[in-house]
Amino acid sequence: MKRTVILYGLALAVFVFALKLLEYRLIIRDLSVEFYVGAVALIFTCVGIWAGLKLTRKRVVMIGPEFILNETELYRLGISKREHEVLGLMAQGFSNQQIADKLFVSLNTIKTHSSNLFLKLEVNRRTQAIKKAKELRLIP
Amino acid sequence: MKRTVILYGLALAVFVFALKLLEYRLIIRDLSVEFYVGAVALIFTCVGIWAGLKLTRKRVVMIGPEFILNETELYRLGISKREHEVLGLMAQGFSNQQIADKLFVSLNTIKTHSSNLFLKLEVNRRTQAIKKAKELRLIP
DNA sequence: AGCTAAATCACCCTTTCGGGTGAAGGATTT
DNA sequence: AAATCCTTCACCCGAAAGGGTGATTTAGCT
Repeated sequence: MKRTVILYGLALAVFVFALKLLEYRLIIRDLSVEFYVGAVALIFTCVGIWAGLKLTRKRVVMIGPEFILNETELYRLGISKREHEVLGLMAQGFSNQQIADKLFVSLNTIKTHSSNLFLKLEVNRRTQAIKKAKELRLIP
Repeated sequence: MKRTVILYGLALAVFVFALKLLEYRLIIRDLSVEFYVGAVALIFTCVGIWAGLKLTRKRVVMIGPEFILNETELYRLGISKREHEVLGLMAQGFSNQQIADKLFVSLNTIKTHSSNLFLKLEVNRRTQAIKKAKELRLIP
């Protein structure tokens, strides 16, 4: 941002200086004011377009595959770390047994976690849990 | 696009005219060339920023919650209309029984559809099917 | 030290899913 | 007419998921 402003100022200064040079060196050619103004307008329109895009390009990049965890909702629903972890693995299509293996705990433990999750998310199927969790931005 | 160019040209013309007026009316005040140039540069930088944003704003809006069905992939995998329909309802968290009720067919029919879907999507759990279908943009 | 929440596991039982096979009717294509 | 695909349905069986209850251990907080 600051860089852009500084660059802009510099460009303007350089251009004015160049104009002055032109004015003194090519004084014979009586270039009209219209010409100067037109040239400056054209060039700085380009500068403006460039600057505008430069300043907004980041926004375009920002939109897209960006995920910000909704910790507020996570806290509001009282979902614990472990439950959140299980939820994430669920959403990746793993079975309870696979999740148990991944987390080095028993199948029953995962069943307990998932049951509690369903209670807290107010659903009764894992597909619904995944859908709701995504809507609430609890998982990517 | 054309409008933008025309507007730009008009703005330039108007500005040059305004300058001329200034030049003749306020001839007493010896406004320096630097001032003119600076003013023109500033104003047309703004015009440039405006034009640049105008021309690219649509792109930014386009990105976002837009879903374009990937019919190519749908065809490549040989997924039928009915199967696609079932897939969509699955992703919304419905059980096979609920889907059967919604489509006025028997549970067995839905089971057949889902089995065929899993074969075509090369998965063996509905959660995986949903995940893959979303990745392939078969469903929103 | 005592309380509480989280995490762990177990057992029970029911429902839902998934896999396999077979088959009938309809539409489309060859 | 035959072949092919889609849709529909049925039955069987085993695996996975869901629901309920209870219990133990650990960690953090007061």
